[in-house]
Amino acid sequence: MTLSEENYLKAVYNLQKHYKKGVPTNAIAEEMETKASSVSDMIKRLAEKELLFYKKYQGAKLSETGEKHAVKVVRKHRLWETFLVEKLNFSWDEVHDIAEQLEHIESEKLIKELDKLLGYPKTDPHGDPIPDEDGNVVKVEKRMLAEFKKGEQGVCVGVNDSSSSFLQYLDKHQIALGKVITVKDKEEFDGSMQLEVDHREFNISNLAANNIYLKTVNS
Amino acid sequence: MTLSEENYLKAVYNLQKHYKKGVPTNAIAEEMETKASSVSDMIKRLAEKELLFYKKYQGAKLSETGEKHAVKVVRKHRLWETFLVEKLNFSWDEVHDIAEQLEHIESEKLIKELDKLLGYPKTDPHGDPIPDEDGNVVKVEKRMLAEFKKGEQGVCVGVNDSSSSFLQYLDKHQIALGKVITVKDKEEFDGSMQLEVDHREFNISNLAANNIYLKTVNS
DNA sequence: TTTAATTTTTAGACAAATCTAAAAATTTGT
DNA sequence: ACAAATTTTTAGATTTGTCTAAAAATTAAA
Repeated sequence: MTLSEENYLKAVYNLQKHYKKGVPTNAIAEEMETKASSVSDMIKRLAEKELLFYKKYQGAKLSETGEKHAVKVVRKHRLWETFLVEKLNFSWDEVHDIAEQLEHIESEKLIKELDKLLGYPKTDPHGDPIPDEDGNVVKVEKRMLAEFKKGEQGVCVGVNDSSSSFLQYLDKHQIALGKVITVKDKEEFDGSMQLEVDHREFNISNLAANNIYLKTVNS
Repeated sequence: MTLSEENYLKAVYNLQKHYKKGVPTNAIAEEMETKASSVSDMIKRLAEKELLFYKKYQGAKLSETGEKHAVKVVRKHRLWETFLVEKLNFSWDEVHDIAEQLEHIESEKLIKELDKLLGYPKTDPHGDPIPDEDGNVVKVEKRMLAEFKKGEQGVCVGVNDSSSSFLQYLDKHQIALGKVITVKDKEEFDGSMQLEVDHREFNISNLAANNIYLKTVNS
């Protein structure tokens, strides 16, 4: 399996969540920042190797083998991202490009030991689930912070309001993409919440909580 | 800089210790497990990029730029090897192939942080020196264990006698390539030595000490 | 439904890295 | 020193992955 093939598999894997039938050539081309003609060539080759199914003009769909391989790459990517943040003092937004390189390193033992070193994490710093050794991927849900119950925890993955006043508000409370947020308490009558971020506690309004999205692992 | 170019630079770097003039095409071919014709092509290309000097039939010699780059790769290789042994429970003889892959990952910060995580090690698990950030490489010396003084420490890098009886003797004392050996005491009259290996102490004869080679960093 | 717009594929070219086989240069041995 | 052996280079072919430009198929629109 070449580096390039692996990248195509990963691209199809990431895209086929959004395309129920087959993933269009152009979608892959955009994801990979390449030309449709190159994609056409490559998926034809991957189809010959039976890593995906492909009929002309019908897009691509991973085979079982292909999906298995793609999941392995995703597992490696997310473990490396976690390593970079947890052990090497990277912030969540610096790790993607490096993990993109590291995900292609071949060694079963390396990944097993890395997993162990990190304490078998369930999600990466962006809140995405880390597939286990057998390729099982836990589903993650993206929900509004306002819908969280007391005690629940999630990773910030987006905001609804991008006004600078709101972003400054987030900044003040050190809420940012990738931050782990825990709901310590929730007020019934106005929906305001007591949160914990980075070992600090503070209160936010229901309006604010309606503009923040968190990812959680379904347990 | 492509992966392949980087590998050639490293090969020339490793070989030019043994060739005072230029490194012969065949030597590079052997080191890289490739054909002389491929080497010929590649060093011509590297010479065009001014990473090395090359005159037909005269072999290759790294330029300053080329050497700088090669040293960086070596630094990465040795830091990764150390990481694998120190943090991921690899043994000294399992790490080379993986480090061979990891050494090509591009990220200044990654290497800086890795170095920090490992506590700025001076040598890798094989006793080879890790170049510092500016490319300075400490010299290492290979000496007979028998020449060591009390208190000195080194890494086992070879033996003189390959008879199975001697190898079994080494095995019994858990002396192996890559093992760190400390001289706890040395007997004047017969040259026998009290050693420490893996937190265990034991005594060996002068004859044995004359058949074991260790690497040390010159301080 | 027939034309227009879009998407996808094909054809042909190119660069990187490699190989085999043959030619050229160098080194060695007598 | 000159033939033989060795080393190195060249020439030509191959594979992988990419591109541009043009053709073909599909989808959308009037």
